[in-house]
Amino acid sequence: MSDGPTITTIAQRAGVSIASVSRVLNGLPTKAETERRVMSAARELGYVPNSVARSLKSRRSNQLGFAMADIGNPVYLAMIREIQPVFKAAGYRLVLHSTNVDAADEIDVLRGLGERYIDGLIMIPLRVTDEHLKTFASARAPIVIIGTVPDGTHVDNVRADSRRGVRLAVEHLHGLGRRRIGFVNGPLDTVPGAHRSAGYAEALQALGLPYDRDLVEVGDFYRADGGRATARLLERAPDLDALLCANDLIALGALDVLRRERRRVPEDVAVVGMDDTDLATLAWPPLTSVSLGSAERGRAAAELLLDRLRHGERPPRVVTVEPRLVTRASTMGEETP
Amino acid sequence: MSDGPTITTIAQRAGVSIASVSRVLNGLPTKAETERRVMSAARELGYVPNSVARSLKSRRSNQLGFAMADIGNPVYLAMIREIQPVFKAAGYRLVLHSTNVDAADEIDVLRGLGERYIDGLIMIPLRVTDEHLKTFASARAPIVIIGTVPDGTHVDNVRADSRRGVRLAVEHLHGLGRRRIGFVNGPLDTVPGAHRSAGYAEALQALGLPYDRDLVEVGDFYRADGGRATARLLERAPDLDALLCANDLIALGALDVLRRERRRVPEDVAVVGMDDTDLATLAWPPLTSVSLGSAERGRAAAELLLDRLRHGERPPRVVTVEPRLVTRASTMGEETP
DNA sequence: TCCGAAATTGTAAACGTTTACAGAAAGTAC
DNA sequence: GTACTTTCTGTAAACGTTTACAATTTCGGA
Repeated sequence: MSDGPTITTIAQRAGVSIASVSRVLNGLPTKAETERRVMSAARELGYVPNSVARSLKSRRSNQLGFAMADIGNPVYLAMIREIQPVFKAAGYRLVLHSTNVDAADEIDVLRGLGERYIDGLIMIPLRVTDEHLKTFASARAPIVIIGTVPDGTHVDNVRADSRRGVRLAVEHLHGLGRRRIGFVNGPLDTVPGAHRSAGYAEALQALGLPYDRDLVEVGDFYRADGGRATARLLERAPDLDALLCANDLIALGALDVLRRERRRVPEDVAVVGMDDTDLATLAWPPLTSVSLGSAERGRAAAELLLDRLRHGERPPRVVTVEPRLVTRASTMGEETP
Repeated sequence: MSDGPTITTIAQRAGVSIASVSRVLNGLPTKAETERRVMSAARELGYVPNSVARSLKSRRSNQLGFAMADIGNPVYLAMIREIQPVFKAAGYRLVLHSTNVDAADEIDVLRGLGERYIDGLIMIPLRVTDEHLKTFASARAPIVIIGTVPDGTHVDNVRADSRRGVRLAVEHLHGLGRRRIGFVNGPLDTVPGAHRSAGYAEALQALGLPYDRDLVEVGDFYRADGGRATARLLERAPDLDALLCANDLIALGALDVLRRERRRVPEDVAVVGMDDTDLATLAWPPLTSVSLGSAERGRAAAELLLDRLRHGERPPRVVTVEPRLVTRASTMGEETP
């Protein structure tokens, strides 16, 4: 654990200058004899180049960041699983930031770009404040945002069309003959919460169904909250025959409560989740869920970031991933692959 | 995205030397007037200190690494969730390495310690080779290994007592009157695979049950493999009345197959998983599982690492986390909290 | 007003690399 | 052997900090 050898150590042992050592190690042309001596000195000393010094000189850290609210959320996990190998293949390490659903924390991470320890960042802000927008603009390194930002924001952006996703779900339920479709949403001041809310209203209207406030309940994006919200909803609207949940975790909470209340799924109440995480296949009954393409969004974000790093200035891009309904037993009574 | 200001820029604008700027920014004693001018120059310029330069000087990167086989595994996820906040609170960033179950990749990460981009590392090697042991010894920064290493290895180590964990499970099943207890294990050349295998044999012997090779099957540590292995087992030993699975993913695969084969759980076959991940509560029926304290192990590892960073040389420690059986409907027919 | 001590500041070196530039060595052609 | 070109090497500066040390300023007391 003593201080490791540096190019100076190698230079001394090989009897050459540090410049020559550096050139040999970087594969620049050198006399065969010099190369031989440097290489063997390096090997004998167990030399490993100091990446910090290298970064200082090259102004590149070879690290990229990923910032999300909470690593526990399977959606983010699915993204990391896509992002990590893409970064790795491009020679970047992954620095993870969990911001605990804290906007100030997010701003900190953005500011941190100035510290130059990462060359770029993928971020999923739950809420997008003015402060966020300002910081995007003045950021000192490329950023890709996953999640819809206001049109015209000067930043690479990957979006899920969750409004359309909600529509797919509502149409599916309507097609199955359900008319009293409850909706358990997440907080309305979050980006996904707001979009899903809008999508729900739109879908009802398109289908000619009335918007009944008693059929809508809001909680947090977690299982326990989902359960509590569902319980409230069942009390207010005992006649509901379907439940659309703003994500899979909420849907699991809903399933817990429906089971406790002895309502059969899907016979009495059909349930649809969103995100189509691994949880959907684990739930019982397996959960029909709207895939918002988490994996694709992760990959797209990683590739946008790498592209931006390679090609510098170019107008920001917006990639929208199309939603897809994956039907399973929680609405169809029988699993379809 | 232009080059940001440095202390030199600030020094010019404030009309002082870079040393003074540095002192002000680090809170060393300075004349009030100087401090005022430096601070306002820094604020106006939007100065953010360059952490790479700082690291070069201080020889500390303020980053710590976590290396595991595959981020998708919920056990590792549970660990990350504990590790990340502990690191963050201590002022360290988290660098994630997913080694794809590849020993060479793991060695690479260990070698990477020499690059000095992390000040320490927590690693979960699936297999511990001689190469690993050699690299532990010559590592240029502190390491904590999660997973049992040979006694006497000079490295901080956090262990789960999975042998005892397996015993708990077998005794539980035996106590329920099951006598034909199948065992779906992971690869025997992995650390957990080997220990679980030993534990299974021990437990049978302690209970006076015969070891029947037909009751043991090996696959990989994933859901699909678990399913396939279970199918093979059912064919060879159709009379088995219990199934012990080496982790929860395998157990989920087993539940899939048992359902397909119309065997009731737990009436016909009682099923036990290991690791007690979130999956256990999601499965249907909810899965009895042996908790190997993933969260505790993660936290313990993080604290060992921080302690080592703070106190330098001290004999390596071994922390062993006790297993705990969490019974649920897959063995008891009814959930107990 | 001056002296010495204390407080503050500036200069310069260092951390470990990469790289522009100039100088040395080697090779070529006569 | 000389002159010229080509190839290789070493010196030194730079990246953005921190910090030892010396130089300067400030201040209290006479």
